[in-house]
Amino acid sequence: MSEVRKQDQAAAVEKPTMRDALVTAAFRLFMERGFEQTTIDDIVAEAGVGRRSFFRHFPSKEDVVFPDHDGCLAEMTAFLQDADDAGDPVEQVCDAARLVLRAYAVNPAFSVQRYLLTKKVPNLRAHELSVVWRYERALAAHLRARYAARADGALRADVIAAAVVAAHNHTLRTWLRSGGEGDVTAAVGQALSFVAETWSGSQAPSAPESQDDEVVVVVARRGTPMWRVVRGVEAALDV
Amino acid sequence: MSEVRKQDQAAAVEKPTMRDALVTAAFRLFMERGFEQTTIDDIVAEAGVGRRSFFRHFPSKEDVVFPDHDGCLAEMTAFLQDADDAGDPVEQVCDAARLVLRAYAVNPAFSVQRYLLTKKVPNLRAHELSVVWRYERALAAHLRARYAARADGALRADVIAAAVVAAHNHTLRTWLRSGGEGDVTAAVGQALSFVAETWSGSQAPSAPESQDDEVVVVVARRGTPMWRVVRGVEAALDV
DNA sequence: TAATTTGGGGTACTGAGTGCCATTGCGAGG
DNA sequence: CCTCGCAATGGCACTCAGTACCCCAAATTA
Repeated sequence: MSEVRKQDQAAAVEKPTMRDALVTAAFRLFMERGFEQTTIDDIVAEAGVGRRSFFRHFPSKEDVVFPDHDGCLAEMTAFLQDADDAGDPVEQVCDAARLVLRAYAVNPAFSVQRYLLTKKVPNLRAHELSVVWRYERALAAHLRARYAARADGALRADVIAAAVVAAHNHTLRTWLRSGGEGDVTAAVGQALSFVAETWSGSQAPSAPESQDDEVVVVVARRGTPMWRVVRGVEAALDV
Repeated sequence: MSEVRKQDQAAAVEKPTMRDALVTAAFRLFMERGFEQTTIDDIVAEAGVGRRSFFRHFPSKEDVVFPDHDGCLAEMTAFLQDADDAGDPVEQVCDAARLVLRAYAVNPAFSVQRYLLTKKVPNLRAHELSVVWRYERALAAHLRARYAARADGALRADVIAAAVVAAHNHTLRTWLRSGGEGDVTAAVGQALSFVAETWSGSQAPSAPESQDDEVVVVVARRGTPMWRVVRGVEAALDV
């Protein structure tokens, strides 16, 4: 009942049993019959709690898939606030990104399950974008403050933040796609150094990578210029 | 019944009056009493159509705020597909971003209204992220094909695509915040050149064989809305 | 004129999310 | 021991987004 309190850095009040029970029950049902095929009533029945209690712990059905992103975001923000004003801001946001990575790497099985869900549920993908967007804004805000003296500081901050997030997510997704095998930390480190060295100092990037061949199925309306709709798809597919 | 096909680049069946009436009615009510305070019934009552017809043209309440993003995405993808394989890929995706900018600049008043809505409605902000994500994936897919020969091609593609989108959005938002004053095209051009100059010129051409190893199947019923096509495709692709 | 196709309307249903209130568990003070 | 908060939870009832199903009208075709 009381040994559940571990990650005290989450800066959130611990709801020892109920919250975890809901997450566990939700994931079991989501993996078993799919996200959209699972109702809130199914989850609360599986967890043995009342329906109203679900929304007391999670604002929406999607949020149960990202149960600790609030804590992680708070952790990242605190880290950036404590960052040395004399240090390299690009390196600092890269370290902040590594902090997020650690949250994923702590529980690979959970992260892979979540990846499989978000990959094929549009609702969850959209929700994940919102989550990632908050991280990116936090990084951009830090860079913006550090680049306040530059004329193009705000633009530079937004671009670097986006690049850091993209490099982080690219490597993370590759790792998740592999099922959580190998050393993510090292891979993300290489990817981040590729970004960091673009704006910080010397050069020497290059990370091993293999492109994946995919089968494309295009659905379009009869009588429409086919070549147009056909292109409109491969944009949407490449995850 | 046959002179209706005008803007063939939209690759969508023309719904002359009804669709536009719904968009106009929706925006009037959204600006007047807010997005969440407006129900679908309010919109269809204002437009003088049946409730069921709303969902025949828009998959969700949020989509009415981005009525032409499907056509714009198709246009951008077509542009990238027609791009010269010998040209600089970074410049090409920058031009593609300029294409999207043009869609915003065509109707500044509408774009500013939409910006004011998405700025303060979390639901709309999340939906906009999904829209932007599709553009970014289209750019990344093009870069990925062009960088197929590189070892770190996929990472580089994702990072550059994210940077281009960030630069585009940064400038666009600044312009929208100003109420649509000034020359966006020039401002975005500067921002994009900032990105292009950091990554351009270091490309390794070496033709990636082709993308013809993809299987393409086109099936649909006549009159299917564009969003339904796109969604059906994404479902079939597990994107 | 009857059958079919196409676009739109109407009704009823599912399910997410919310507000309100009753209940239960628990510590403090009488 | 009782009871007064007090916080957490459960139990409804409600709104509204989104969907399935059926109907209707106009246009087309046999």
